[in-house]
Amino acid sequence: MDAKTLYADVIIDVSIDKLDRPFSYRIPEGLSGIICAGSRVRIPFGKGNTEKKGYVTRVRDHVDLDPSSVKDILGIVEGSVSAMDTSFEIAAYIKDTYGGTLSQALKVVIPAKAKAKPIELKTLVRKMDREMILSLADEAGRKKQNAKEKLLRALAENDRIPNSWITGRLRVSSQTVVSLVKNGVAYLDTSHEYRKPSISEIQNSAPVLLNEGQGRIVDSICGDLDAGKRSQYLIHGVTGSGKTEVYLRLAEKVLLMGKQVIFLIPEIALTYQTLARFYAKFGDRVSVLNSSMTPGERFDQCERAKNGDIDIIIGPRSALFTPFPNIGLVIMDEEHEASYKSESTPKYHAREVAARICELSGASLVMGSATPSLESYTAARDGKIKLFELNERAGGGELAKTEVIDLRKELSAGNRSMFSRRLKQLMDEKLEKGEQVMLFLNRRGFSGQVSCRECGKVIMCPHCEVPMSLHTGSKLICHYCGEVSEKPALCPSCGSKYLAAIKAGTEQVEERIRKMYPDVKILRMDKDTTASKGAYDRILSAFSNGEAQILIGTQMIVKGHDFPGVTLVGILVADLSLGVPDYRASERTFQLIAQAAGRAGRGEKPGNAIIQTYQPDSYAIVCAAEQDYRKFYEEEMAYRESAGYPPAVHLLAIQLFGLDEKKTSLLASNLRDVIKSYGAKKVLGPAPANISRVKDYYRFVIYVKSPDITGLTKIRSLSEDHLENSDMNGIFVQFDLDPVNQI
DNA sequence: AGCACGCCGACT
DNA sequence: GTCGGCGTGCTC
Repeated sequence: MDAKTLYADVIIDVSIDKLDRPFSYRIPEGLSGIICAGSRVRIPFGKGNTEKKGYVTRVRDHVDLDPSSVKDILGIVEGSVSAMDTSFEIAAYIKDTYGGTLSQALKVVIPAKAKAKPIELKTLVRKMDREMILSLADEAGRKKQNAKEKLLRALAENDRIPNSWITGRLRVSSQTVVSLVKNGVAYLDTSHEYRKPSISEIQNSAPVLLNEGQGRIVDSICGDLDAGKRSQYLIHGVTGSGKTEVYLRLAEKVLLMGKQVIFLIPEIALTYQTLARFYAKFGDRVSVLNSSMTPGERFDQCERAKNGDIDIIIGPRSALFTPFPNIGLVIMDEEHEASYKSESTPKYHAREVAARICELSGASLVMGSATPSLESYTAARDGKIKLFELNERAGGGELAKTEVIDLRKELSAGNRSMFSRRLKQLMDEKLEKGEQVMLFLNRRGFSGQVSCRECGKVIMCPHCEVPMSLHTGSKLICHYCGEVSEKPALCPSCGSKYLAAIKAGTEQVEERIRKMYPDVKILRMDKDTTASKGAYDRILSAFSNGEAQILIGTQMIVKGHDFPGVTLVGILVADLSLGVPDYRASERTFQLIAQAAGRAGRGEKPGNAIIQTYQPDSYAIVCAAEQDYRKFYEEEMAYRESAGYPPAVHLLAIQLFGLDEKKTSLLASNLRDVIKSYGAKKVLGPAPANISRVKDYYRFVIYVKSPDITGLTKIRSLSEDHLENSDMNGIFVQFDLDPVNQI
């Protein structure tokens, strides 16, 4: 046999971002056939050929560079299954399912150290006395060794200097530190000092008694755990039914078994209330991951998890990859939330990856939601996961009394304002009684776009195919690329002076409310008012403390916050989110209305919810008003089945974007033909994306449908290979399996 | 990360 | 000149 030399692409050490790319090595004859993608290998690296460990990302029969500069793989790393190996398996799963390269997948799975060098965790400790150090500093000063002098003087004043100070404030490089250590002036203390996220106000709450429904769930899952059964569970519990208490009990149980717990929450709903309860119960065995943390801080949390310093991690999607030695339970709260799906390649869904991680590590998965995703509820219906229902509020409070108001009737009755007579009447009542009101405007897609009353022209962003939004009277802002311009005085198309914002955004709502109730304190919460760091929490806690009586906001205000003082929730135009061209429009509308309505009457006083809509007969609105999830599920699932959308089928979205519209479109058509030649039956497009241009890039989409997921992953990987061998001309391609937002 | 290379000031 | 510190850039 003619044994052609094989080469392997090896990723050295993904936690150093400078080396985060594959290096090619020759596979020695004795190892060919044994080494494959995923093998852990020993390789010589760098000038000194120091031995490093790495992962083979792929094997191929040629290299792109001079073969004489390619070194040989030393051998395979022998050893037991380490935490790193399951990480690799997860990475491989993510790559196979969602596409992208293996190093992209590894980047998701393994916490990168980013810029932080390991010495950053170290402290430089003085070994000599102050005088000695000072004289050395003088000497360094005479030699114009500025860096050394600076460091020595600092060391004379402090006997311990954290490395972050040295590289940060003193601006002295690690080289200087090394030479001081070599000369015996100081030594590096490697005892790790972790940056702990601040835990403020640990409140100790009295032990809560479980009601019958909660007790049943806890007993059932604990029974499975005791029996050594690992499984998947979905808790469908109405808002306020006490899911958090169930999570706490389960976490406690798993901790007692000596295993660790990952608690996932949607990015936006990092509710202080939930955190406080975990801290109160588990103290410093808990750690939190959040989006405002630096990569270094995140890395520290991972180290703490690896070393067994913590047992519970609470965080968004990325917390799933916390390297615990023995995961026993993954909890996914608000399982239906879109933020569980990654928006950048690889576009993985935390729910599916969590299931895989649990499978590999023998852990159980508990998901909870008041409005489960169709995916999970279908899996429960098919018996793949166990379903629990919690139909009563834990505190005994009652669900809000819900009324649907037909806005068309308001209009024909001569009411042209954005508040129906009934809503106005209830607002008067509640404000009179000193109770709180929440007004919710689902303004997705409409944020005060400006149009001409004469010719109908809408002012668009010059770089994106989206309308500009009017802010604070005269500024136009594009919410996709941030383009800012002044609102023109005359219509750029016909010269008319009747240019005005057409749709009511939260700002307009606030304006009207101020006119209606000049003495009432109002808070507004949307993308603009929460732009600064911490504004989100500030507004919510201000409202929670009763500093305002009315809270106006977008989606943000309906996610999981308890406001006991709120007795009225008004949804201004419930069908606004029904109009978007997305197969999930109904699902999202149902979820938003159901969650918004669930905000009213969380305290002792009964609540009201008013749903204003132009489409009072739409099943999403009717079912949400009745808080009837089951009915909604049946209707929506029937639609997905007849129209061929997930979860009835699987959907692969392929997005192509490029600066040249023609070339991009051409490549898209070409790709479509190639995909058809692979045997794909249902291929749609290419069509311009919903938003056909963003930041000057034209976007085209191809959809491929298939009942089984493997058919699609095969098509995706064949397409990736095809594209790798074709001239891309500056066109980018992204794959999205079962997209959460239709592109 | 670690190691070489090359620039720059100081000293025999 | 040469030595040694220290920033920069490359490593298959």
